[in-house]
Parts: sequence; structure tokens; C-alpha cells
Amino acid sequence: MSEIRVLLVDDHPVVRAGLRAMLSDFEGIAVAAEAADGGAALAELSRLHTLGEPVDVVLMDLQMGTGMDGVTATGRIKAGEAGQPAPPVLILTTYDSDADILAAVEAGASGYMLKDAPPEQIRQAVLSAAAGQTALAPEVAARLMGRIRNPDPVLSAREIQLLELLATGLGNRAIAKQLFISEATVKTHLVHIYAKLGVDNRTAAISVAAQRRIIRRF
Amino acid sequence: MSEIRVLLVDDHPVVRAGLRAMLSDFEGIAVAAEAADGGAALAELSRLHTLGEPVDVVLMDLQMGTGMDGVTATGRIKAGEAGQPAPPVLILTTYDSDADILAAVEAGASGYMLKDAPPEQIRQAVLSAAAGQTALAPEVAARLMGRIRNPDPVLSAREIQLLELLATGLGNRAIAKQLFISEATVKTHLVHIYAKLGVDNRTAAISVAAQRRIIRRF
DNA sequence: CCGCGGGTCAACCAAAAGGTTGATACCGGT
DNA sequence: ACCGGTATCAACCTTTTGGTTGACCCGCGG
Repeated sequence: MSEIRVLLVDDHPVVRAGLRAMLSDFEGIAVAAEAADGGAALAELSRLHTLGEPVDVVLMDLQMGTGMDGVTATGRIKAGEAGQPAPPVLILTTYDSDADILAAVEAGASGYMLKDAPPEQIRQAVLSAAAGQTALAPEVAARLMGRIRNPDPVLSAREIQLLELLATGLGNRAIAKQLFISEATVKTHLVHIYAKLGVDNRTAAISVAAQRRIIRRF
Repeated sequence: MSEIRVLLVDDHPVVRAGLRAMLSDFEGIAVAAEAADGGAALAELSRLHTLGEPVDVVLMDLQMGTGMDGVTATGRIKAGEAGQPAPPVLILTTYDSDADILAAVEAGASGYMLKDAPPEQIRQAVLSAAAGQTALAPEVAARLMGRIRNPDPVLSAREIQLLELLATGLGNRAIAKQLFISEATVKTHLVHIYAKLGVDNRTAAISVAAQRRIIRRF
């Protein structure tokens, strides 16, 4: 059986070098190419596809300094933009926020690993992905389990909308005007938001919401 | 002349592998040891010191998942905890917020590089550090330059420190306790911060500070 | 030596935010 | 038809924040 051909997608040269070194130490895995962002990854995949040397697994980071981010790239790869059949995409990133995980899975990722994982875990994940199976880091799996058992407070769309205005630094009055509701209503929503996030003031709400990626921050 | 002996400190196996592979490709640089957090780094330095094989440069990440963070570790290394003379510490991290840079410099770091830097830049930085010179990434240098010649939003170190606590959602009283100052002083600082950032409340201050990278964003 | 800026603190007042209770209305599911 | 969740609003009160003034100490540079 031939080697598993991997495409590395990460904006950090250091990380690419690390993965290259790590993967080439493993039997049966070879790094076919590298890309520094989502756009380059799509181009690389197309190029290798037309050359008749398709990759078997894409190892993709999520946050890319500049250029197309990992979720978008994953979606476009799975949509077949870089040739059919679309290779499995294995996410390898630093953070394990709910929003990131869910976004990646929705985009069609077949696995989600963390960069602080031991090499052996990464190797297993690549093999699983190549075999068409899903691979989740234990931390990620645990988090998803926790979500099911203990569904954390789900903010309504309206509440998230409020939270976003909150994060821009607007006061209650300004938020009320923006949303065409009364200040009283804004305060009611805020009380609910604080309760769901387990905080008791607006700045802490922003902090928690940003960390859980309920609101996003460039 | 003998090789420059480097200690790698990073909690990600992938990054350590990358740096090891990258540095060992360079003439005159050798990886003496690795550590996954600040505490392990101190222990490693002491061990090598007593073995009579001191390291010449410490390559240190700032944010460590668990264990001692990079700033603390740098401070303790420079304090001579791991043997005299303390080796130069070169920070190699992902973010370039003012807060991180200032904290690292104050702790005694002799350089600040970003992980997305090209290999050659990292090599130069290691050589500079080993030679006792400082080494700043161009982005970081530019930022510091801007701070000097631009009188625009020049926040003092103390103000930035406050801003960071602010962003975690603490109230004035809690901030005061954290910093061992009175609530009155906190309020005074906040007034100055608002004036400098051109805002009039704490949430807007956080928003602006995050956008201008005065504080780190999550 | 004197001024200037940073850091510290106090007292005071006004405005905003936080917390509670209670009410109306709509929608979807049992 | 009833119940639970969401969204809306009001009145009331307490706590926190914001804004101002004035003060003291310290270190640095002209």
C-alpha cells in the first residue's frame, strides 16, 4: 500500500516545519505539499489534482493570519472546488472553543485535533482521516459530550445581537435606539445574558462571550 | 568556535519539533534541551548548569497552556534562579500586543520574535541574542518606534496593566485589590485611559484597546 | 532648582448600570 | 387549551461608574 499523502496548511513556518519533521518520522505518511493559507491550499490541491497526484488528507489550521481562514477553506474543499473526490480535512488548531469546533464540523471537517497533542495522537488522527473515519482529540470529544449532557446556556439570537452591540462599547440607551426597543428591554436582556454566562456586569459578559467565541473578534 | 546551545521552551510538541528541525538546519546552532513550560525550563537550566553544559540562548514561548508562563519564567531566569550568569532569553510567540511586549521586556527578555517569522529571521535573532545583542521582529520594532515618535495614544505601562484587568470583567474595586491601590486611584487611571483612547466608558475602552492591539485579544 | 508627568489618594456629585418585581404578548409543542 | 420560552415594557431601588477638583510624592530633564 502506498503512503498517505498529506497537505499541510498553516501560516506559521515553524509549525509547518514541525509537522513535516514529525510526520516524516512516521511510517506510511508523507508530506505532499504545504500552504500558508486557505487560498494557497485550494490552489495546491487543484495543482496536485491535475498532476494526478491527489492528496489523501489535508491537515488544516483554523486561524490564518492573513488570507482565507481554515473554516472557509474547508467548506470550499468539501464543495469540490479543488477537484473531486474532496479529500478529508483534519483540523489541527490551538483552540477548542465550541464555536470553532461546531463551525469546523459544519464545514465538513472529518476531525479536530489540538496542537498541543502528543505526536502519536496526531499520527493516529491522520491515519483515521485517511481511512475515512472521524478523529476527535480527547479534549474535544469530552467537550462535545459535556455539551450534550450539560447543554450550556444557549443565548437567543436577540441576545447575541445585543452582546455584539455591547462589545462595541455602546451604553444601554444607545443599544435601545439601535434596536428600536426601550432601555428597560435592554436591561432585561442583559440580566438574562448575565445569568446565562454566569457573570454580573457587561465587561465580564464581553470577556466570556469573546472567549467562548459567541461573538467574534478579528 | 563552538556551537550555540539553545533551550526550547514551548508547550506544543509540534512547535518544538518545528524549531528543532529548523535550528538544526542552521550552522552553528544546536538544540541542547526542551521544556514544555516555565517550571521545566528552570529545572532544565539548573540541570545543564550543574553538568557544566550551560545553554547560550533560551527560546521561550509566552503563553503556556499549563504551568509557569513565559514572562514569569523569564523573570526568574534573569534573577539567576537557574544559575549565573543567566542566559539571554529570546521570546518567540504568536501575538504582538503592547502588553505582551512590554511585560517581556520588563522581565528581562533580550528579544521578541513572532512565530510566523521566516526561518532566516529566527536564525538571526538567535545569533544576535547569543552575542548579547537585542533582537526584535520588524513588526515589534515598528510598534515600539511608533510608540516613541507618536504621541497619539501613549498609554503608560500602568494604564495598560489596568486595561488588561478591565478586559477580564473586573470592577473598579476588584482591580484596586489586585493592584494594591485604592479605588480612587483606579478611577483616576480610568479617566486618563478614556481620554487617551477617546472614549467615555470601560467597554468602549476595551473595544478600542483590542482593536489597536494595546491589549491581547482572545 | 523648578517644572512636568506619572502615580497615588480623597471627597463629592451626576449618570449609568445592575437587580427585582410584575405585566403583556406571541409562538410552538404537549 | 395550557405551558414554557422569548420579547417587550414599567417602576423602583441599590450599587457602580463616570467626571471634577484638588492634593501629595517622586524622578527626570532643562
